[in-house]
Amino acid sequence: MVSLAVQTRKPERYEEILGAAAECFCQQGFAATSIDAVARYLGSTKGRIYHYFPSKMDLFNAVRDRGMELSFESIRPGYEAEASAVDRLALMAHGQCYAMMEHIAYMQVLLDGLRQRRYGATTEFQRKAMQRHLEQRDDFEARYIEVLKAAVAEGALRIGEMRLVSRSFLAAVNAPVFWFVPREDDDPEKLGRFADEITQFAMQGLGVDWTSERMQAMHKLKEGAYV
Amino acid sequence: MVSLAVQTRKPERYEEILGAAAECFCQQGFAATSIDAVARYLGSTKGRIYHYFPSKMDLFNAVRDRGMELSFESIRPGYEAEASAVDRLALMAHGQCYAMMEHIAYMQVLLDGLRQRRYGATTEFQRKAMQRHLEQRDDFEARYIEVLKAAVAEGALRIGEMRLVSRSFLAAVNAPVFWFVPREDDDPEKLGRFADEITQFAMQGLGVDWTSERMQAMHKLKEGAYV
DNA sequence: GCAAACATACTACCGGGTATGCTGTCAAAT
DNA sequence: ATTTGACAGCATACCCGGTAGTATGTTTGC
Repeated sequence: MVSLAVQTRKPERYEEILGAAAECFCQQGFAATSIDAVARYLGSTKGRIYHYFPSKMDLFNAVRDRGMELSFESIRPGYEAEASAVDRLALMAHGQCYAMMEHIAYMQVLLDGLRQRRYGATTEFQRKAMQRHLEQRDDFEARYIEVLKAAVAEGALRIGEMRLVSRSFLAAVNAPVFWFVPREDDDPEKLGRFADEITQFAMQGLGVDWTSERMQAMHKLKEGAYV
Repeated sequence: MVSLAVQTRKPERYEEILGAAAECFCQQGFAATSIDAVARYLGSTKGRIYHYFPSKMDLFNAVRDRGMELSFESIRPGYEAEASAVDRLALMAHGQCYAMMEHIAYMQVLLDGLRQRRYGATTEFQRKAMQRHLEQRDDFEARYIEVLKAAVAEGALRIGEMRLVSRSFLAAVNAPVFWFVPREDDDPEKLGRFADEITQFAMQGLGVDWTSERMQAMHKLKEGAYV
């Protein structure tokens, strides 16, 4: 955990470090990324980073937590929408898939964070942070499972083992984290089409006949949700 | 690349090291795993490992290559089966999904290997090894795309952007690498049921109406392919 | 003038790699 | 059959570069 005092004193400087760390961590992973490398990326030196973050692990945790926040934000419109469970699910998938590409660096760090589960003890404080993060992951998956169950209750789809299906679903939605590379000509429309295609695959995977009409209805719902 | 002479002189000792390395690398990743840690896992010291592998990177490459071999093996029955493209595809997915759980350690290492793409230069020889590996990955995906196109040609399914669909498909099939943890009571039937469920999700994602009859037909085909 | 916001200099340690030492085995020489 | 030496198969000891973390300047804004 980072001292909130330091974090809010100069928010933009803090954010700059966080972004640079995300960029570095996502390329080489936590272990292979040195604090000096992050500092070089910033055109600075270690001193600056250690002024905001007490340790490398804390820096990583901050990046990871930010990634989690972005993830939750991405599914919120769908999760909170007042619509059928199937439409909510699709909107969640679409939002998360889009965020996967928009915030690719943070999402790749989030992926790397999975490994640290067995990273041994470190401090008691660190262990708490890890446990908190694991709970967040569970909460995240629980939201999908909640809406999935609602969809089943609505008779919109039939599912075998819930855990297996939800994880297959999430894997498909998360997939861009592996292959997406940002380009100059990335525009929201293009990313949107990517997300559309993947959402369709995921929804069909559930056994839903995801027609283009339903896709359009989902997009309408999305516009409405943001108002 | 590892000298074949050393590898074949004492195959079982070589394999033991390879397995231990897979086990260690898959938990902490390449960078965070020390050669000493692998040696400790073996109840030995560095000397033994460096007697078989010239460097840490070579050890990792050997594990990764083995993982690739296992992957190719896992989809071969489906890829080479004489059946409809859709059935072949399902059999490929099922085989790979099963291998994902059976050889979880090697597969997690394979996942970690993705990151090393931008790992900088190292030696010219290492760069060759990396390029060879990337070509293998492309070949692997190409096999799926080939059968996918055949399925489209057969009129069995309709697909939007091929790359997006193939990667969503693969992501769903690969998903167990993230959540599967081996247990004492793991039996082939259990893993088979997991693979069944995931295969169904993936096939449905393609828009195929994957009935239990087709699933059974696929299993029949699998038995036949092994004879 | 004083503290925040850094940069610089330094320490301690870990881990990859190497050089060297030790032991059992096996095959050829006697 | 015994000797011997040569090499595989490791273990031990050591070197050294890189890195996390710290301690101490230095500058800039208020």
